[in-house]
Amino acid sequence: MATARPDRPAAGPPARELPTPPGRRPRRAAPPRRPLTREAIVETAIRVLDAEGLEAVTMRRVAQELGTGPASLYAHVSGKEELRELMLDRVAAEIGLPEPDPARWQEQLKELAREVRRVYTSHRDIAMVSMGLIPTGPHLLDVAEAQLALMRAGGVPKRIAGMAVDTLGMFLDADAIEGTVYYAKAPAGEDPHAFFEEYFGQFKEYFSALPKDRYPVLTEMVEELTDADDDGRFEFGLDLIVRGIASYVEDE
Amino acid sequence: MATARPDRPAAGPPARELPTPPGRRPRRAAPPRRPLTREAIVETAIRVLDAEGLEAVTMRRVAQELGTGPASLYAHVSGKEELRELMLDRVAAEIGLPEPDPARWQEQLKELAREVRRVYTSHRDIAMVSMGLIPTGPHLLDVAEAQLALMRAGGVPKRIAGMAVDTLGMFLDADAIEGTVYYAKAPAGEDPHAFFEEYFGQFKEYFSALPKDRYPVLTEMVEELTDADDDGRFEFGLDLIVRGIASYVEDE
DNA sequence: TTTAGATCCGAACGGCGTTCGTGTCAAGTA
DNA sequence: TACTTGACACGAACGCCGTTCGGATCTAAA
Repeated sequence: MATARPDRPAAGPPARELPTPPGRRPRRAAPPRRPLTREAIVETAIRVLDAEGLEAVTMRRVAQELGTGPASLYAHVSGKEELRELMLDRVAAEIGLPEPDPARWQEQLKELAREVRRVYTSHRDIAMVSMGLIPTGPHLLDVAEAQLALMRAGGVPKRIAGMAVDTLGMFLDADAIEGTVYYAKAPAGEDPHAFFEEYFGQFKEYFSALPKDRYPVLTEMVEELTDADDDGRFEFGLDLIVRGIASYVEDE
Repeated sequence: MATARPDRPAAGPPARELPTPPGRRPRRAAPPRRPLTREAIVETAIRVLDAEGLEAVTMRRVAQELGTGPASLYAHVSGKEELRELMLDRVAAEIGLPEPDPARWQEQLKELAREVRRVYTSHRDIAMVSMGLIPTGPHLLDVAEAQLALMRAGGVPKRIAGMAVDTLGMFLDADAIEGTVYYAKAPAGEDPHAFFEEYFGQFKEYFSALPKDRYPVLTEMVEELTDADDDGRFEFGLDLIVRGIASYVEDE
C-alpha cells in the first residue's frame, strides 16, 4: 500500500491517485517533504540555533522541524555531539580567508580574527561548541591553516606558531562566548538591548556597593570595569596576542 | 504523630519509644542525619564534581547524596545555576593570594595565574561555570581584586588594567576548560593516562593523513601541533599577556 | 498553647538523548 | 515478474533531567 510521495519520482508507471477506501486512512497525514539527509539536518539545526540559541537545538526539536521523530536523525548523525560539531564546521565555512601577504601578516592575522569573531557571534552561542574541541572539520581546518600560513609567512618559528594558533583559538572562543552568554539569557520576547542595559546597570550598582575595605582597588575602578565596550576589549586582547607572537620573529 | 528523631533533641519531654502499632509503619525509614544547609549542599555538590565531573552534578544526584529528594534543595538554593556559581566561588576560596610587591608585579601576576590554574584543574571541569560569568561571589572578587592590585602596583593604567583582568580571566577559563574537557571524556573505570595517549595518537594520525594540497602548512607542522605540552602552552600564552600588559606601563 | 512561617519532600509535569524493534520501499537478483 | 536484501524511517519506550506544587512537619515567637 504505497503512500503517494509527490516530490519524488515514482518508481513504476505513474499510478493514478485513488480515493482512500472507506475504513482506511492514509498511514501518515503527510509524508516528509524531502528525504532526510545529513545536510538537511545540519541546516535545520542551524536555523533553530539562529532563532533560539544553542540550548534549543535538541534532537527532538530538529526532528520536529523536519516533520519526523528524533529516532530518524540517528541514521545520519551519531548523536547530539556530532551534530553540534557538524553545525560548527558549517558555520566555519562562512569565514572569509585571506591571501597571505608577508608584509602585512600581523594586520592580516588580526583581520582574520575579526572575521572569525563576526561569524561566530552572528550565530548566537555556537562558540560554546568550539571551546575545548580539537578541530577536525574541513572548514575549521581551513581557518587553522590560514592562521598558520600567515604566521609562517611572517617568519614565526614553527614551535611558536603551533602554540600561538592554540592561544588565539582559545581567545576567539572565549570572547565569542563571553559576548553571547548574556545575550542568550535575554527572555525570548523582550528587546535584548533594553534587557542588556538593565542587566549591566545592576552589576554596576552591585560593584559600587561592595565594601571598600575588602576590595579597595576594585571599588575604585567600577567605571573601568563595567564599561561594556566589547569591541575595545576584543581589540585590546587581540593586540596583546599578535604583538606577542611578532616578538618571536627571528630575523628581527 | 511525631516520629522519633534520635539525632535531634526532642521538643517536649523525652517521650518513651513505643513499639509501632500494628498496621502502621514509621513514615520514613531514617530521618536525615543533618539538617539541610546551603553549605552542606555546596559541599556535597563539590564532592560529586570531584568524583565524577560537572555533568554528574545534578539536583537529583546532590539530593540523593544528602538522603533527600530534589525538591528539598530549592529552599536553600534558587536553582541549578545558582548552585553552580556557589560551587565555583567555594572553589575560588582555595586560591592563594599574594602580598603585592611592586618590584615583582609581573612575576606575581604570573604566579597568581598559575595558582588559579592549579585550583581550577584540581576540580575537574569547574572552569566551565566561570566562562562567560561576571564574578560576583566574594572569593572570585578576591581574586579579581588581587589581580588588579598587582597591576596597579606595577603602574598599569586603570583603563588597561580593567581590560586586562578580563583578558586574563578569559585565558585562564579557556585554558582550564581545554585541559579538562578531554579528561572528562575518559570512561569512568579506565586509566585516564592510557586513554589520553590513545586519544591523542589518533589525532596525530588524522592530521598526518590530511591532504597536503589543501593543508600545506598544517601538514608540515603535525609534530608541533600535537605536542601535548600543556604547561608549555600555558606559559606561552601567559607570557604573551603579561608582557603585553607591561608594555602599557607609563613611566617606562 | 496557639499560631505563623520556614523547611522538607513525595509526586508529578514536561522535556531530554538514545535505543529497540518493526515497518517501508527502492534496487538488485533470479 | 517475483523475491530478497539492505538502507532508511520512526513510534514507543527507557531512564534521565530541572523545576513546581501542595501538603506535612518542625521551630520559635506570641
